Order: sequence, then C-alpha cells, then structure tokens
Amino acid sequence: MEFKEIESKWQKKWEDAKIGVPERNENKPKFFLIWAYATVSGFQHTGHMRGYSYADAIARFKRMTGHNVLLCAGGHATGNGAIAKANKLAKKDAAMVEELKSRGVTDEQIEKMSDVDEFINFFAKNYVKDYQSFGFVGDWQRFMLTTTPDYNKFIEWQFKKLNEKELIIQKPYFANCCVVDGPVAVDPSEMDLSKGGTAEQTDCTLIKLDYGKEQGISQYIVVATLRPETMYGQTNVWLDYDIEYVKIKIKPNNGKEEIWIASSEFADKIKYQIDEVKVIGKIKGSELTGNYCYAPSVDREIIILPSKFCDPNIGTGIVTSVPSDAPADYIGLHDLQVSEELCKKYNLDFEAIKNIKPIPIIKSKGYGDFPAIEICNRLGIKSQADKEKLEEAKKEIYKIGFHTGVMHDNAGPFAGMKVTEAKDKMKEHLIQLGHADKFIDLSEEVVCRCGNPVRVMRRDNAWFIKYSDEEWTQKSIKYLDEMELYPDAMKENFSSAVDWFSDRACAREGNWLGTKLPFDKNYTVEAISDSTLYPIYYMVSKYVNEGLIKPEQLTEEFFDYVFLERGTKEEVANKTELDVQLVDKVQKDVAYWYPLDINLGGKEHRTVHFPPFLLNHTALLPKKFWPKGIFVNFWVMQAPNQKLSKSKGGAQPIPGVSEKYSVDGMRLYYANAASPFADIYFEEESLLNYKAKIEKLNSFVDEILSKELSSSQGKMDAWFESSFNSSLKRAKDAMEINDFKTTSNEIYFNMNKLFTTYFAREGNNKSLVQEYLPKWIQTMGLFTPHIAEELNEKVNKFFENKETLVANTSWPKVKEDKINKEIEVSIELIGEIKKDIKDILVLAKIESPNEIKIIISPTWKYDFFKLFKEILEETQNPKDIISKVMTTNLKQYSKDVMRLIPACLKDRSKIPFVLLGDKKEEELVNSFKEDIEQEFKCKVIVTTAKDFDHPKSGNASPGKPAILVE
RNA sequence: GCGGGGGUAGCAAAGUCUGGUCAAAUGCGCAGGACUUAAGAUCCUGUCUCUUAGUGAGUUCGUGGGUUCGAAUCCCUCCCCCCGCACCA
Repeated sequence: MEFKEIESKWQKKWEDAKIGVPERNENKPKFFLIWAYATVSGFQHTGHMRGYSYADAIARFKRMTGHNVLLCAGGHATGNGAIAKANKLAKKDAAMVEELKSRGVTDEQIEKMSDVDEFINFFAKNYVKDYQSFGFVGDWQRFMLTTTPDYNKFIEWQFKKLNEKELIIQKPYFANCCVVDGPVAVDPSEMDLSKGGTAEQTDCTLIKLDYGKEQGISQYIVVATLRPETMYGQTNVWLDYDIEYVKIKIKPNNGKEEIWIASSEFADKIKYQIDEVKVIGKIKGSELTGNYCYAPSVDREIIILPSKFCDPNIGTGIVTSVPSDAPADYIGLHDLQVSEELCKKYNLDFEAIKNIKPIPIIKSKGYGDFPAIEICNRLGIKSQADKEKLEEAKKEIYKIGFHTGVMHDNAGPFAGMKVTEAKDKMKEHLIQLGHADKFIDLSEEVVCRCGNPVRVMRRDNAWFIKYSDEEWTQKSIKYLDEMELYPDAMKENFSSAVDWFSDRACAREGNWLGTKLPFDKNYTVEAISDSTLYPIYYMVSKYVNEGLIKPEQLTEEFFDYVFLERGTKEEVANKTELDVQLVDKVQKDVAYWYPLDINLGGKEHRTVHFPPFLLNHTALLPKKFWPKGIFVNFWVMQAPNQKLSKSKGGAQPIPGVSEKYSVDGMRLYYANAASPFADIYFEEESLLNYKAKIEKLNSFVDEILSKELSSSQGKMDAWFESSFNSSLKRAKDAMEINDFKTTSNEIYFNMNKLFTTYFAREGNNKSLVQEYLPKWIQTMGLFTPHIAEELNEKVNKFFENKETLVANTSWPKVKEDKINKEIEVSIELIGEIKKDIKDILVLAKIESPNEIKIIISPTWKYDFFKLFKEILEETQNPKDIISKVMTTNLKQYSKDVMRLIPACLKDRSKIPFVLLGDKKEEELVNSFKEDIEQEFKCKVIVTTAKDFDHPKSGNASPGKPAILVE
C-alpha cells in the first residue's frame, strides 16, 4: 500500500474541507481541547505524537458526536534554550549542523537559524507540519508562540491581574545561577546546562569551630554538615593534609566580621550567598593538622586530623568527625589509631589519638550506641579505601538514624527527642547562638551551557507568585471534584500536587526570551509562569495571526473586557481603535469556547505544569471559565527506563518513523498497545504488526466488495446485527471515558472478527453489508483516519453512495432494538456444539461418523435454572437455596438438584447466561441441522432427552445439548 | 525524605474502583490444520497441569496472612520495580 500517498491525499482533503477550523455556533455544543505546548528548541519525537494522537482521537470522536470541536496548539520558547542553540549554530557547532542536515535542512536555512527568531520560527513551522503529517486536524491558524509581542501583552496582563489580587510577592530566594548568565534551570533535560542536570540543592549547616583570633577578629574552622543533630558526638575535625585552605573575611548574618577557614572552592561559592566575602590569606592543611579548635555543643577543644576523604568541592572541604554515627569518620580514626607510623608521619601524638573515643549520641532501631562501628564491622570495611562500602554504610545509618533515631541523654536540651525533630531544632539553636550558619550547596558540579560554573545565589528581592495562599489553594482543590481527571489516579495525585505547589519564583533577571515583568523590567517571566492561562489566548491569537489586531492594541482594557467582561466594548474599541464588532466577536468567542474541556499533557506535567495551570484559572477567571478536564498520558520509552528525549538522543525524526511504520499504524499502536496511562516501549516488531493490520483491513474490505452478495436475508443476519450493535455500543461507551484500548479492541479486532465470522458462516446479505460495512469504516476514523477515508471512498463508490468524508460524518448510531442477547447466544451455542463434536471425533478416534444425535436438555432443567437465577438475586447461601428449590415441584428431581446446586455455586459459568427454553433451543439446533450435516458429512438427528432414553441424555443441560456420535 | 504509580500466563497487556459467567479479554509469539507448485500473506484450531467421547478435576494473577458461601479483585504484613520533587510545555 502507498501509505504516504494516501496520507497526504486525505490530509489535504481535510484541510480543504476546513474540518479543523470551526465557526462559533451557539446552537451547537462546543468542545475545546489542547495539548500542553511543546518547547520550541528542536524536533518533536514519537513520544509527543503519542499524546497528540489521543487528543486528535478525542477531537474526532467529539466532532462525530455532534460537537463543535476546537483543537489548538502553540509553541513555547521562553527561556534560553533557543538562544543557546541558535548561538551554537552561529558558532557552526558541527554536531548540531550535522543533525539538522541529516533531517534535510538546507545549508541556507541553517545559516539563517543562527538568528533566534528564525530558529524558533523554523521549528514552529516544523511542528505544525508534523501535526498535519500525523493527520491531526486542528485550528492551526491560531498557533501561537510565547515570544511574540502579542503574547507578551497577554502575559503582562496576566501578571497585572495577579498583582491586582495581591498574589505577586517579593522575598529572598536561593537560585541556581550561572555566574555570568544568571538563573538557570537545573533539571535532567539540561536545557540550560552543559553538565550537572541531576544536581540538587543540599541544605547544609555550617558549624564554626573557634580557632583563636587573627588581627583581633574571631577566627573559625568552618565545617559543613547535613547532620547538625550529631554535633554532640564530635571528637575531632578532618581535613586534607595536602590541600591549601583559605582564610575568608566574612560578615555573616549575625553582622559581626569573622574569619573563616575553608577550601578556596567554598570561598567561591559562599560569596554568592553571604555579602562581603574576601579571601585574605592561605593556610595549608598541614599547618592546621594536630592543632585544636573549640567545638560548640561538646564544649571542648577537639583535634584537627588528616584524612583522605575531604573533597574541597564539597561543603567547606573540612568536616567534623562523629565516629559514633559516621562510618567514614570511624574508619578514618581507626586508620590513625592502629598506625603509630602514620601518626608520626603527620606529627601527631599517637597516645592522644588512641585516646579518642566515640561518643554515643543517637539510639536507632536495631543498633547499639555506636552504629557506625557496628556497620563497619558487619560490612567488613577495613580502611578509608573501601569507598563504595563506606557510602553504602553511610546511607544505611543515615536512613535508620533519621527515621528511628532518638537523641541520647547527653544531647542537652534535645535529649530524648526524635532525630527528625532534633535535626532542625539543633540547626536553629546553633545558628541562634552564633555557632552556625546556613549554606546551600549543589550535590554535583553544574556547568552552564556557556561554560561557566553554576552556583547557588541568594537573590534578595526575587518575584514570586504566592501559590502558598491557603484560601486560593483550598478553593482550587475543592474544584477538583468537579473536574474530569485522567487517569483516575490523578484525582488523588493532583490534589496533593496542588497543595504542595508553594510560592514560585516567577521571573528571572537577565536577558531571556519571554515577557518582561510589567512592574520590574529587569526581570523576565520564567517558563512555567508564562504558560498557565494561555489556552484562553487562543481566542485572541486567531485575530492577531490574521492581522486584524496589532500587539499594541492588546491593552489591559481589551483583555479586561474580552476575558472578564469588565468595561464596555465601545470604550475598548475607542481606546484601542479596534472595530467594535471585532471586540464583540472576541468576547463572544471567549464566552462560547471557554472553558477548556481538556488539557492533555505527558506525565511529567503532573507536578510542574498542571497545578499552576489550574491555579491561575481559579485566581483570575470566573468559575464558569475554570478548566473542565486534564488528561495525562504516559511516555514512549526508548528502552527500559529510558525516556525519549531530544537532548539525550535516541528519538527518531517524525517524518522518518511515520514513513517506516505508517501514520495509521503508529496511531493504532498508541491506541491499542496499552492503556494511555502506562509507559510503552517503542518496539519495531509491534509497530510493524500494526502497520500490517492496516494493510489487512484494506485487503479484507477489497475481499468483501468482491463477494457475490445476495438480496435475501440469511440466518446469520440477526446475529450479526445484534453483535455489531453490541460491539458498537461498547466502543462508544469506552470512548466516552477515553478508554482507547477498549474502543480500538472493539473496532479493529472484535468487529473485524464479526465480519469474518459472518462470511465464514455463509452470511451474504447485500443490504446488511451495505449498511454495516460503512459504519465499521466510520469508527476507524478515530484512530486510523487515513485508511478510514480511503476505505470509505472505496465503499461509497462501490455502493454508489454519495461522496462523504468520514471526518465529517456522525458516529454510527447504535441500534439498541437490534441487540438481542438470545440471538448472540444462539450462534455461540451452535459453535459450541460443532466444537464439541470435533473434540469427540478426535477423542473417540472416529474419522467419518455415520450419525450424530444432538439431544436437547430435559425440560425440568430449564425450570430449575430459571428458578435458580431468581433465587440467586435474593440469597447466596447454599442451604437457603436448596430449601427454596425443594419447596417447588422440582423436588422430584432432588437427587440431580442436590448435585447441581453446589457445583453451580462453585462455578458460576455452569449457569447458562441466557436461557432459551427447550422449544427454542430445539428449533435453533434444527435450523442449523443441515449446516452441521454438511460440515461433518453425515446424518444429524435432533431430539430431546424426553424422547430419547439414553445415559447421555441426562447429561444434557440448557445451552449444552448432549451429543452422541456413531 | 516527601508525594504518587505498579508487580497478571512465553512476551506485551486488559481485568482491580462496582468480589461471583475469570483458567482470566486482546495482540504478539509458538504448535497443528486449510489454501498454495512452494514460500509469504491470509483464514481456522489449539496454547497452565492432568484427565476425558466433549459438558471433568487440580493449581495459578509478587509474598504471607485475613474477611467472605465465594478473592486477580476488599483488608493487613513483607519483598521488588518505577516516576515526580520547583525557575525544565
């Protein structure tokens, strides 16, 4: 099959027919959906297409069920991703140029793309092309970008409104910042970074150990710790003998000038968090070794000792030693205590070292006073060189200590307190006494895209959106009950995400793409914060894109009127010089299309994008405009546990894969391979199977059309109509709740099977085929729209119907009156009989039977099952059931009844689903007598248990006649 | 740590909310058959174990308990896997 040809043929027809470009029509129910827009910084991949194809299937279904459907998309370019990549192109970055070229981008185009705007526009266009090539039908005329002047006006308005509601606040913030470029996003996508995307901020406590005075100023050895609660167990200090440390003149938060001794790396970090930091001198580790400093908490002098595990890049490069609870500390001490030689090398008093004893501080579950010693013994850790085991030991002790630990008696005011509680209290306590300070470090080295290091910086007046506002949060959480959230788990999930979502730094200093904060032009609104309320802007972008509205006309009054109905259209028209009818039109569009019915996005949006999306709506718009639904789709994985990602490679270009697997094949794969709420692996074999399925559908329809059909009815007709309508109903019901897997199962496998069975059993009614074949094909319009149109065209021609587009038709109506479970069961029953005969022939080793007797069940069994089913409605208790049955005239069969009841209770499948009755069953089997005779090439006699006295007759049961082969 | 999701037959994956037609849909794979000169494709049948002239029995849905006449489904224990955690749609 020429997939490519078929795809573009129908895509063009849909476009020409303006299927995706709806007109406002107040008499028709609307459905407005979007997918969360993608960052414009590279090609889209198969993961994006998964979610989008769900959105398109929903849109097509809603369109076919009488809705006016608006599906829109846009592109997000806020931040510096595009800038960085455009710059790379300007520098002729070989890898990137090569990547673009490999996807058919011309040299000329690449040249142009070193300009950021060109870069963004290129990909934006590319995205729309991808959507179209995947058969998504939407209103692409409304496509918008977050970096255009009109969008900026919208965001300015949004922030003015937030400010009006007093939801914008300023406070200090510790941001991850490039030392040159300012704030960056530290996250695994590494959009802003060249290294360190998985780094996290770690909250350290700096402990200051008194080390005399220098120039009359107090001097401290400064150590960084994550476990301030263990300070009562300090026995010594560790540093690296061979490293040169620095003396830092600093004015920490207590306002007094001090001198800190720490690594020079630390000096470089702390200057971004504490003002007035100056390196005034150097001091070697060897010069400090063996000296004493005064430790708070333990209130005495402790010795400074050398070790190999002090990394100048972590913390201050100096650590305090708590050998009772820190395995490395214990082992470090142990190494020295067993080696006089080593002590001598460092010029240490061996006896003094040997006298250092761990101090018990925490009692943890399953451990004694010295967990570190226990675990080192258990894991067989012998020296500092056992780095891996030490790490494991540290984690284990930290974990168990944190969760189960209780502070020992020697922990001053914290004695008896749980570690979870003592940790923060101890920290505050030490800070208050001036013995400690805060410091935020990064867990690994982070390097900006520009090549400069990323540091944690304190920003004093950072702008925040006050998502912590209790009333606002509660109002929004309460509203979740009225929303449709997919999957179900989102209901639980999402309210905690909304609750958890606290104040968000919403703007960055520096030169970024995006919108300048209206009340502080040094700040640019950050990427999450300018993509929350945007679905409503699709109502405006249409007219901007058409050139009917200029960005400067998008004034506060304009948005106030069209979104909030504040003021009058005349005033707005006057002030903006817009046509009053246009202002009116935009307002009416908003009133018609809003709220958004579905916002669809990948699972990564659950905690970062969707909460503020909802929160901004509830804060700024009237309740009637709050979003109605969120749909979260899961990922396409490259290999186990590896998400597809633009930056990490592995994702294949859309045009390439769609050619290889066909668009319909891929869309069917997405719909049918798994629930939308499970990650799937992109498996070639599977995809090719689905592609083959599309081809089979095509040849199956050809085959049907080539059949000689008759104008008379057949005995399979009623069955087919009933089964098809049942299936259609299941498909529709499932689609109403976005259960794509069930819907696609019905359409592509079950309905397919119904047709094959129908023809296999000599169904050949032309008018039936003429009615149902097109219906079946229409249902394919949701997931495999191209082949659906192709088949529809073919079938219309064949039956000389008028031309239609599946995309324009109504979803086939379920003919409830045709659904007849008795008839469906009947055909199954005949099938069962045939299967039983086959089994018997094999088991009895009869090759060509002379005669087959089919014996219909005794009449009383029908009565029994009828009664039994009635009783089951009332009671499930075996005793009650038996006594009830025995009060009827069935008691004459008490022996059989007593056997049947327990068996049927145990295995409910023994109870016939539908009871035909003996007369009907006999008639039915008789009507298929010839059919069976033909199949087994022998005489068939249909009789009843009453008329045929034979041991087998007693075995017959309703829906399961006895069979005797001779 | 905080928050969330999940473990189902050879594989993938429904079923779990609303307990009983669940030995468990569907697809793939595999086996046999039909068609074909043949292969492929397609179609039919089978695919937990045992048994049997079919409508029979047993053991299964991560582990171990419990509730119930009845549990893949409800409750508890434990084990394992995955995801999000903030200036990254």
